[in-house]
Amino acid sequence: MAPIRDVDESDASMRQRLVNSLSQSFPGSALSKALACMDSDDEDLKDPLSSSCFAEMRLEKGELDDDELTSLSWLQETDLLKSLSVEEEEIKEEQKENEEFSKLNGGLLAQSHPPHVPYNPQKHINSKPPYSFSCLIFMAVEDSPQKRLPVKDIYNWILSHFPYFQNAPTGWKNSVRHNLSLNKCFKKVDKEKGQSIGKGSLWCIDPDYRPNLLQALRKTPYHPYHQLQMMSAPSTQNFTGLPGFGINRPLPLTARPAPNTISPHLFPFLSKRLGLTGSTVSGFSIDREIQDVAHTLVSMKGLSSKHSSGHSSDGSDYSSPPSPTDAAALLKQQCRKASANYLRKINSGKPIICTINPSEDHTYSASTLLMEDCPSSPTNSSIDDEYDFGPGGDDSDNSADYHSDYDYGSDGEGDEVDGDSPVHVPKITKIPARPSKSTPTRPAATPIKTRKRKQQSSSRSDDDEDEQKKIAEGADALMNLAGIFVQRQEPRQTRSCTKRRRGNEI
DNA sequence: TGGCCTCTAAACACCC
DNA sequence: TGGGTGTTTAGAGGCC
Ligand SMILES: [Mg+2]
Repeated sequence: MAPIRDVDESDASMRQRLVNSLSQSFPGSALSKALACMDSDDEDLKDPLSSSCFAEMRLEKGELDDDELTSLSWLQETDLLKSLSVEEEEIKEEQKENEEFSKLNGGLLAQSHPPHVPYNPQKHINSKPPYSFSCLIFMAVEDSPQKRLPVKDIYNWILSHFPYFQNAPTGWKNSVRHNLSLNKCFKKVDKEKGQSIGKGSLWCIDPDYRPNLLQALRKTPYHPYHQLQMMSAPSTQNFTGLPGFGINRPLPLTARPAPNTISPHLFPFLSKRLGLTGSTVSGFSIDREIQDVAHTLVSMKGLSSKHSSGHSSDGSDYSSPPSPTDAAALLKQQCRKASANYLRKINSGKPIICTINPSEDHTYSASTLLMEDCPSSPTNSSIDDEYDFGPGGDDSDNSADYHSDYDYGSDGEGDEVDGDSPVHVPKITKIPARPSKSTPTRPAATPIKTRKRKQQSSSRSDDDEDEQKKIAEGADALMNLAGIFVQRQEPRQTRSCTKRRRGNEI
């Protein structure tokens, strides 16, 4: 696996450079302030949960809702209107490039989006989105208030956000269903727990695979050097669809959001929920992953935070955790530790090994690898619900730009998962859910099962030690999730070491 | 070259 | 009964 970043520049100095450049370009901006907080000695400020750029942005933005996001006044405030003429020219240019690209490909309609043009689904309606169906489904589900959708609403979400599909042959729906069914990342909500919605079931994201999907989404490229861009490399590309960013104001190099980040303008609800907005620069995405790791650690201890899947859709607990408040407090504490651990690591000058192997990031074998190499590896990541969007789940209703026809009637507030499987039981004890009546357990799942059984039977007498170890390992696992691999761990297996059969599509 | 990943198509069963 | 949904199989094409 090739390293994303050769640390010829320490993360600390890179961060400092970013702070400086941000301060110059956006004096007093939330982004620069949030980043500056990372360097603060104040432990509270270092707390990634309270000082994340998203939290800051949210505070500064004053809970801006979608209407405000799309209002003219907002546009004026952000000087966006001043750049309309520039943007129009860019659009024309992009359309021209699109047409040329289309001609080069024989003039067919269903062309993949040209890799050199930043993708805007509303503009490039003749270009096939650069997202895989898994990503599209993931975005659709994540963009729903209840994080669960019937297939019809997934269709609708895709249609409304990617007009390309309005004129596409209907086969794509088959692909969506195929993906839902075959992809382990997506699972049906049990009918007895999810409300009956007539035909079909609700679909949700398997929390075990959510990080994988996030990885997949982050790494969905639409231009060849997005990885470099993600790692603070210079870029001439503007970030598509993000008002106020990159269109009329040249962002400092290190502050350019990765092109595949989720635009808060196009996907306001989703961008907040996923926390991907401009977050792939330097430590931001890592903070996100720290949260995921910490959340996973809490889960592994049998805790359940309020906004994670500790409740079934009917609101009943199926784990026996401390109160949500306790869980949240512990979560915060562990995040601090994980964060401090991470900062220690990056400041220690030790090389950071990264992976860009997509297979190891978001495929079935990735889970295998994670399980093998890092028993406490993070598999669940819903902490963003708790901290990025507030415990009130106030984003659930006012920011979704797509609303389902259904009222799925769950308890809402980020009950991100159905609970049709014991998702909040620590992963090592989790027994894979169902599969469906007609779906035999795939052979590829057997090794994981075996490992789980082995781990389940291991002694738990040294709980405290184990927990400390888990926290440390969790921070390391964070690096894995963020695509960074800490040296302390055993070398990973290569992809060739894991045999997969077809059908593990992501 | 082979394996993997993704997409597409199609057949079929089930359910409302 | 028809249509929507879910599952499964098969194959093509691209990438590594
Ligand atoms: Mg599935």
